[in-house]
Amino acid sequence: MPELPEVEVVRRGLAQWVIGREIASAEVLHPRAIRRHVPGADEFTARLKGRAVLSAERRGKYLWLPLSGANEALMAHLGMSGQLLVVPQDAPPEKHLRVRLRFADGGPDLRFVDQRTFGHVMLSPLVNGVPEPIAHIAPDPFEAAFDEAEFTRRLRARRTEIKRALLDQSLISGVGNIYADEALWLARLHWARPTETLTRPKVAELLAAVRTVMGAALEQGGTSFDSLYVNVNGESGYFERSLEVYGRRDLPCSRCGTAIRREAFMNRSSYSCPRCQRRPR
DNA sequence: CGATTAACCTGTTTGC
DNA sequence: TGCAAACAGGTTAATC
Repeated sequence: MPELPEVEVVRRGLAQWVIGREIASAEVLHPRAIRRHVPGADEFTARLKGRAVLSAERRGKYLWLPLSGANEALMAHLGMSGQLLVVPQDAPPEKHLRVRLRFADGGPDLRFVDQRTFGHVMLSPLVNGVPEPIAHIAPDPFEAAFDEAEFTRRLRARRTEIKRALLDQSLISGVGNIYADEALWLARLHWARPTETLTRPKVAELLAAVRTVMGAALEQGGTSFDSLYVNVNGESGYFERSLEVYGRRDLPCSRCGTAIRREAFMNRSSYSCPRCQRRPR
């Protein structure tokens, strides 16, 4: 479940259901799910056994569970189709079950299910409270560590299009294709607008739009078009009905009535209003 | 150095 | 109806 609001929904579910519990065993059912855990599956499972989950953390689209016994965490990225599900021990294995954690209390499992296998889990040391592999990721706009002045300076120094910059996790994390389009619509910016032409106030407006859109999505449990995007209990969020442009090709813009357009962008799609979001010349 | 593209997967939808 | 192409919310490694 990709972008920040959906990942935060999962984090909250993990906080509710797995904090304080001791891992009895781990099972890797597909090696690709732990491809970034260099020591391999056997070492992964051996190192998890007997550890307790201390908390549930997130930065951008990354999640991690700090563990007892050493300064390290079980980190996860959901990729395009990953799910972390809390399900009864005796529930049948999901079709795309990749990693399974059982707990010493006999309560529900934590299962990593991932159809497309772009997601992954791994164990990694914590450096200043953040998993070492994601040290290069910028803070997300809901973190206290997010530095707005620094973000503005770096964004305006870029020589690229604004949407590319929004999707660059080393500049600002947590924003993906849906919320980039939604925030650009709210700020009345075309995705191809050169970053160096944005004034400081316009950047501030865009950042406020990012926070508004993702905050509203979070309140509704995230965006779900199908059963791939669910919380730890398998339930979908309701933000799809609040989307203004994403997936709304040929439907009227709620501000001006003009038909929303879809354009190819970076091997994917960009949705925008031709009237509210004028293409830069 | 920064910017851009190709590649990694499976399943579903679209168009001929 | 069948089949192939296009498409799906992400990141990384490689190339320019």
